Amino acid sequence: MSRTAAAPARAAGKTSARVAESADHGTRERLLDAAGEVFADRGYEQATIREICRRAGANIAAVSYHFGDKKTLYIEVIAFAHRCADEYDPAREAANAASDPAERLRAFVLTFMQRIGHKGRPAWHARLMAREMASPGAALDHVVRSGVRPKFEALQAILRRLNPRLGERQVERCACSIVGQCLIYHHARPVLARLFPHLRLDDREIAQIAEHITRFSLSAVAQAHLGGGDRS
Amino acid sequence: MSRTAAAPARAAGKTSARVAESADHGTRERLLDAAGEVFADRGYEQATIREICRRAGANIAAVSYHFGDKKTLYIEVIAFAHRCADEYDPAREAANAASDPAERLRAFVLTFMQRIGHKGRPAWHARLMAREMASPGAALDHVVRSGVRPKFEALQAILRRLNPRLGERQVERCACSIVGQCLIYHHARPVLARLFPHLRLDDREIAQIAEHITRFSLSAVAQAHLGGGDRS
Amino acid sequence: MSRTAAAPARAAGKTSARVAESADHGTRERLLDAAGEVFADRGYEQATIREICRRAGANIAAVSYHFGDKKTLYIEVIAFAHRCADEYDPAREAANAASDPAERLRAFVLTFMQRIGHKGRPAWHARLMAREMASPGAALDHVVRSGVRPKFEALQAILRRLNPRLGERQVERCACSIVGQCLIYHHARPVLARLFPHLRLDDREIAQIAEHITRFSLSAVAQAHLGGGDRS
Amino acid sequence: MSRTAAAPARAAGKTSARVAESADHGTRERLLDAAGEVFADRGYEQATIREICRRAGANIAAVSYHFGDKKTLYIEVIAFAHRCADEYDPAREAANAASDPAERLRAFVLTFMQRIGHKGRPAWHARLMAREMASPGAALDHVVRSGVRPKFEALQAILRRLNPRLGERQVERCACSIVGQCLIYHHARPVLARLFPHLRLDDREIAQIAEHITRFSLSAVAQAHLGGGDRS
DNA sequence: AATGAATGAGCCTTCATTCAT
DNA sequence: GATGAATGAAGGCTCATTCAT
Repeated sequence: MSRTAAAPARAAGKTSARVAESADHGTRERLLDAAGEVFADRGYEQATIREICRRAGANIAAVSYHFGDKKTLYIEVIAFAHRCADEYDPAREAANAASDPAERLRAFVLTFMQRIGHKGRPAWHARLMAREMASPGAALDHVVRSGVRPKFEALQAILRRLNPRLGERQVERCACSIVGQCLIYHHARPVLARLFPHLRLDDREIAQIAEHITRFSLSAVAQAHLGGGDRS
Repeated sequence: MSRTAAAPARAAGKTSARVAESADHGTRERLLDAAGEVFADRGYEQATIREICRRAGANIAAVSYHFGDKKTLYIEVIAFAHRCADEYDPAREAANAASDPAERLRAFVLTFMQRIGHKGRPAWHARLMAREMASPGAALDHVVRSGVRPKFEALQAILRRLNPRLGERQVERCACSIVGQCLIYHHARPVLARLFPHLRLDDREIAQIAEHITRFSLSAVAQAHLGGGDRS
Repeated sequence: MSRTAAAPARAAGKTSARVAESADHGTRERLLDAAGEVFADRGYEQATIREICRRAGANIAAVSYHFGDKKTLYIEVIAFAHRCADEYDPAREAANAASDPAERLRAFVLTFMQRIGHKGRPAWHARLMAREMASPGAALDHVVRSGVRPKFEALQAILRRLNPRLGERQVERCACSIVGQCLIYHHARPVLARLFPHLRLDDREIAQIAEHITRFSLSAVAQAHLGGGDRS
Repeated sequence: MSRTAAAPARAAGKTSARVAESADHGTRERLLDAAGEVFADRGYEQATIREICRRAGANIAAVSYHFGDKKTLYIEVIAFAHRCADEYDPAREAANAASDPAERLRAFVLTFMQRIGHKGRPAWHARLMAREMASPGAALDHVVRSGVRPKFEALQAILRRLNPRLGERQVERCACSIVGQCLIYHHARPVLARLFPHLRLDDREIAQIAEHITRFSLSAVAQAHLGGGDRS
């Protein structure tokens, strides 16, 4: 995990300096991008090196040369996604938006939904992450530690400011409730598409849904005595 | 799909009358049960016929004999799950519980969470359904039509009674919000387990979470002007 | 190692009784024979499953079905060779031959050389064993324990009777000397063939060489004070 | 084979004069040494160019550049080994030792055993040669001609002086007997290590074994009428 | 009604080799 | 004089499926 834009996996020593992955579109970068796409679409086990290389226009042995094996490629794809994703961080958006916690929640939910909803090419990051969250892979620990936890803690901080009387467990459960409302549009998208044929999930609709989730949650969080369980 | 307790796929003619799947535990039924377990655990693509037959104590050719091929087995497993699941229907539970819509919602959420949370043997039905909802498989249409839609409509009916002023889109989105709050505990369980190590998801905690989701949602739904979008 | 004429590697339970490997020439037996040949010729690493299956007239997946993987096939081939080889045991031949230790040594060497020298089809056993002795494989422990050690001990017993004054180390080293004289005709056969173009290693010549080794060794063993080292 | 310290295989022209391989330790020499080590340890087929280059601290394309391909590298390694080995020739040692044929045999055997027994770094020559003798490789003819035959003839000369009455075939077979006694400690070392756990094969023990083989063989050769075969 | 045996496609990986600097 | 990148051919193994009882 320490190698970021690393040298080929097999070459021993004497690694020449490599430019960042955005500069040129060498085989390594095309592989990362193609692999992200395929991993996001098919999942780790179901994705095949052959298709990744085919999409990247590379030979089938290119993955072995540049990353060593499939698992390492996967981990590097996750890391690559994280690096790209940080430019588009819900938590940061929320922090920049305003000091009003309600506005911060609104910004958080909107950004989260936008990242999830996009179907376009360059945005396989969120799909991949959501998939990794659902099925525990080799990189789950890394994803949770550096990807999920910071966002969750930012959300919990917002919730505490929204209603300081909430117990710790309640804060956690409210955070789960909010994230859950967003994630269903990703996890259950095929079902929702059949259930509600009018669903488009274009930019406008995503904004509307984000607004719904925000108001829905604000109303609920405002209520004092939520949970029926312990307040630890 | 029309064959319910059908004759073996290959042996034309000579089919003796077959009893229902609950009576004896012939190979066919053991295969259905084992397949449900494995499909729920590993997913369709990742599940192997070998493991299914091993768990069922059957020969490796048994699937081909009884169901023809893997896909047909999967569809029959889904159908089997639906037949079994109806005895444990959140919507029915809600209808039986009370005429008070808030109590109905409480019953709906609790039953839904209980079916999802159980990791035990006999309850692979819900896990399988949730998996099918997440990744569109061959049987998705069937699942949606006869499994998901009725429950969703029951939930929407409850919501309309809770707040008659909600527009149709708002009802849909509130339903999604409620189901989303529940499903996250299934889809993102590995992540939540790392995020909140105290999470047990045993019967008691599931009841608490269900209560949280119920109150959270009741508060939100009670508010009149939810969505920012169209009310169509 | 416990399965001797075992059921297919994957089939769980309910193993029907299998006839001995000499009765019919099913795929499993043809695989064992072809694998013995190829392993003896090319060595474990260099032998390919593809060639084994091609020689056996079987599909490439047959090895996986019958033995599980390449290593297990190898171990079973070794075991198979041992079972076949016991009918042709130098130690037994020596014991049966006579009570005169010199005659026993003569029988031992002759039988050993005959097993090594044969180039014919059914006799890949000795070649395989010699190869396994040279390059430590997975089955080496098994080979040593049940194949090599008994013969060596029989030989050492003969030597002790030939010259009771030999120390234990001397007995061991004499045994090595005798076996070494035999094995060179196997291990270095390509070199000897170039060095001595007249070498045929047919039955008659093998008998002559065996007689040479016998007399050579009898003369040496008869001398009392052999080794320069410890007599422990 | 004519190129001894040749120019790079690919770069035609522009070849600067190259110093002998003992002067500097350029890439070419480090490759030869590393390749010798690896070939001796793993054998030709099993050795990989990657490991050779890794041990030599060279690029993976270095072998192609300096030698053309793997087989050519192997042949050059064999030739290199011969050049180095001549400094340590059992036959020469024997000739230098004394004029007494028994002493010559003693020197021959001791030197041979010492070269074989050493497991250390600088002595992969003998291990490589023994391996090439066992499994016929591309360079076998060369090895036999310039490496094995001279030693064998020196040994045969010693034997003829030890017992002039020996026929030509007997001389050959005695030579084989002596060499076989030595080689078993190399070819069957893994087995012997299991059979006799006390075996160390350190310098002292090698000397003892050499002495054993010498006395064993002297006793045998002294006997007049050895072989039972033709005396041609 | 059910089974053991066999099949061919496809997977990930490793290898020696070549190309363009 | 030497290198990093890229290639295609196997290799072992797993899989769903079919055949002949």
